[in-house]
Amino acid sequence: MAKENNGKLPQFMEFFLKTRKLRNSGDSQAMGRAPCCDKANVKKGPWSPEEDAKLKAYIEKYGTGGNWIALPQKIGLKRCGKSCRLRWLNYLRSNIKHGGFTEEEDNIICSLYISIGSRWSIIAAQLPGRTDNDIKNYWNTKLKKKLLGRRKQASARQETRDVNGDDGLQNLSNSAMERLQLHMQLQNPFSLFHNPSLWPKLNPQNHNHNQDQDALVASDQNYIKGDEVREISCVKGDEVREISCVNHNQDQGSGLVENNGGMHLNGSGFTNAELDDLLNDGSSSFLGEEGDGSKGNQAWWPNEFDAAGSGFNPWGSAGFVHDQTAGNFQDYSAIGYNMD
DNA sequence: AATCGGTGCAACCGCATCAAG
DNA sequence: ACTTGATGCGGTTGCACCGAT
Repeated sequence: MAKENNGKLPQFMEFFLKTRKLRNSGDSQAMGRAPCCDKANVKKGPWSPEEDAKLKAYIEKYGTGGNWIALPQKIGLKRCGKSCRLRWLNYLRSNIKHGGFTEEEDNIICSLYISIGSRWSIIAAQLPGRTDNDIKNYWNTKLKKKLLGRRKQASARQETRDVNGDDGLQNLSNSAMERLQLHMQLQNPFSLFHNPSLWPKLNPQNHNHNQDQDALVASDQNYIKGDEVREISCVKGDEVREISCVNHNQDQGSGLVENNGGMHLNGSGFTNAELDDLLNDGSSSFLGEEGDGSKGNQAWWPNEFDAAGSGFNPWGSAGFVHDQTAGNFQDYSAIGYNMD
């Protein structure tokens, strides 16, 4: 896809000049990482049907050979290896579904986004036939807007808070802000978050992905960041999938201490009514009447945010979310969420 | 009919991580 | 232990399309 460079040199020229300069300097360190391909000689932009056919036929016959970089040369495609990989994974693979997300899939995406954030590949692993790119696009273009309410009002709210000197929240990334808002919505005492019986439940009829033999299902994915270990366990061969976020706090003195305070989403969907409420601004205890973060005169973000002062990062070490039932704060970072 | 703005989505980019030597 | 290249991932871009004006 030809990108405009906003007055800068064309990308291939930048690449040429950069590499020539560095080569001439003989400074391999300054050279940094070599590009995966010669960008001047690779085609970019939309794939033609011929290119698709070549790539698909080759991979179906020989596989990737474990080397995407070398693949385009073998096939005779003037494409970057990464581009080939992306095309295959997001489009050419068999059993890929595009569009037409079901309510159940909406539920899963929402549940997981709220609990683990923008780990699209992990979320995609819960949705057979869906790609991370598809889910990401779907979230960014549709689901997010549904859940977070009207953008204009939100930006108006942001402006108001900017005027009020709410610097702390300004430091948040968009993703963190979105999750903060979602968390706040779910922290509402009327929300399902405080009613375990309403937590995402498994409907065996809807969740038996065994039927899809080629389903891409993650199994026991663990990922570690800092001192946290999070586990996403998906049991294939069983109708129940468990997605658990468990923190194994590292005790500096005595090794690992397990903290089972993590949120378990046994299953992955809201009920239709709940989803309706969340996605369609229904009755809605989740959003204020004006969709502006307030419920009547009461802001749904806690006043304590303001009290926390500037530089307050609700997802960091001070990652608190007000726990309305306990009347105190819940440290989400301490129960295994990476709130970066 | 032309223009404009919003939306959806394919594809690219850069960084982080992994793995082999 | 370190270096280097490949892979994976999330964020972002830009084009095509469509409806409103």
